[in-house]
Amino acid sequence: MSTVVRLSEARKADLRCALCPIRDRAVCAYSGPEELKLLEVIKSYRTYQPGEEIAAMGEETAHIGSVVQGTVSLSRLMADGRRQMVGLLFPGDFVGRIMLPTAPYDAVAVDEVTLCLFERRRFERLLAESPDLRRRLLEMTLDELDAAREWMVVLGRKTAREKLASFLMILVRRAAIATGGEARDGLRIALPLTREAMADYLGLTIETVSRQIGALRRDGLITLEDARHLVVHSVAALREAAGDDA
Amino acid sequence: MSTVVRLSEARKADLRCALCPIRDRAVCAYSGPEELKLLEVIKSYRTYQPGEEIAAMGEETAHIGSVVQGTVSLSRLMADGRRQMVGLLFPGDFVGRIMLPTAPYDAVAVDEVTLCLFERRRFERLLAESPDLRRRLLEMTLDELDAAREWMVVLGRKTAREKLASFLMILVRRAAIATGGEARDGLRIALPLTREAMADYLGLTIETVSRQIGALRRDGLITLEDARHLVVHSVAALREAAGDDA
DNA sequence: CGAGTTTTTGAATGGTCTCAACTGGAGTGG
DNA sequence: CCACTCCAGTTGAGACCATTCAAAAACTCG
Repeated sequence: MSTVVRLSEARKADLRCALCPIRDRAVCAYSGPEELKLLEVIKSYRTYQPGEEIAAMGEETAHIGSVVQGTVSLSRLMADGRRQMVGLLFPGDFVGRIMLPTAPYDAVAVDEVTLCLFERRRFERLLAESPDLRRRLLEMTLDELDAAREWMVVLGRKTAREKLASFLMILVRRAAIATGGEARDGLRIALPLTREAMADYLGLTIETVSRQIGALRRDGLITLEDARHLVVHSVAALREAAGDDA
Repeated sequence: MSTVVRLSEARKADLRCALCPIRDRAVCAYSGPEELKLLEVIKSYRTYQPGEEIAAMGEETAHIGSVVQGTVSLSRLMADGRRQMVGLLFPGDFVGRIMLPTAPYDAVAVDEVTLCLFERRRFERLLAESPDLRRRLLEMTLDELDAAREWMVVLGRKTAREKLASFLMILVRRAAIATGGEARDGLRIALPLTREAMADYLGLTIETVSRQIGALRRDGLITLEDARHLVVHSVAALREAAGDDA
């Protein structure tokens, strides 16, 4: 989050908060028109290329903000090179740690990412005065905590096959929400992550990820169009394979 | 959290908020004297025996509150009996999910636990009016999120030996804070968890937990007084064994 | 087309789990 | 006081699942 590229006024007008695609889910979801105006003044957009670093663990971050488009990974790197992903942020999710000057993990753009950024200082000042922002931020943080704990079950107790199925189920749920409804069989899914990123997310090696995708394919649960696109034939069977029955 | 045992007025007086042992770290840490009075009126204490259920996943919780004394485990149970602990709460930590009617995981008293409880409705009403409570709660939730993510690295990427050492390091840090300073070699530590609970926390089996404790003992890092008490000979060596170097 | 990267596949190793038996301490009752 | 049970923890042997190392295949991009 070093330099912030400011868009032209024309482009900026296109991105009025009222027209924002994540208006209803981002930190600003509960903000009224007056607050939106304040946010509109201090916000700026920046686009990151796939693999580009958004924030590095331990370093100061001058900006925080929302994912408008794309996927952001949060991960931690061990001294010997082992990496564990600890979060995957989608449009609407909040990037950056409030109340701490430095980033607690590495944030990297998985695909092309657009962020709606606020200068940390200014945002925290606004936060101090806005119950709506605070309420939404608390809500989002609690949801993220639940998601993190849900994932701890996957990492600690599930088999490689269950891990893969669990990951695919996350994508299925997201795709279902995006297409506005129920998760239907025959759904086509784009994998935003490389095999390596999936391995880092699931606590596996790339080889095991590859093998388990192959196994799910051989068992008829999915079909691969190419390495990054697949079709889910039975959502029920995939959920079953994921090991949870809720 | 079904029925709440109200203490006698005499006992209650002993537990005035101003004298509370977790006054400086709990949700009420930033609350001024007026707010403390409000909290004092609606709070109640309850003690749980080791192994006693505090809240069950999926069920409504009428009360939420702070751990005053003891250790609380948060865990999730899979359909086939596999269990993963997703949090370990110590004095000062907050128990219960705000903004949701039902508990997202099982909460169990590990040892004898005393909670300072508030009726959920009343507390949330107070929360809506108190910036101090909200600020502290957000801060605590963010810290818990960081801790959960830290633990994801342990679950996803560490070996059994590293997992054990990581767990012991958590206890060492806590003990160091309690005795008010640096983590010194020769520190004596009480294990609040059974082998089974440790296994559920670490994503291992009890046998592996037992074997790894044995290995750390054989390697001279620790000495066992009995199954639940040990002495750490070299904190540096233990940290090394945990696989992190910060 | 050719170089580099990502993904898949194969074979062997090894760490953790499973199943089973044993140990030791706490509590109980004759 | 001793025999007994019960439970938590330990120890052992073998199986299995995921990893490691190695190589081939598929894809991307100049």
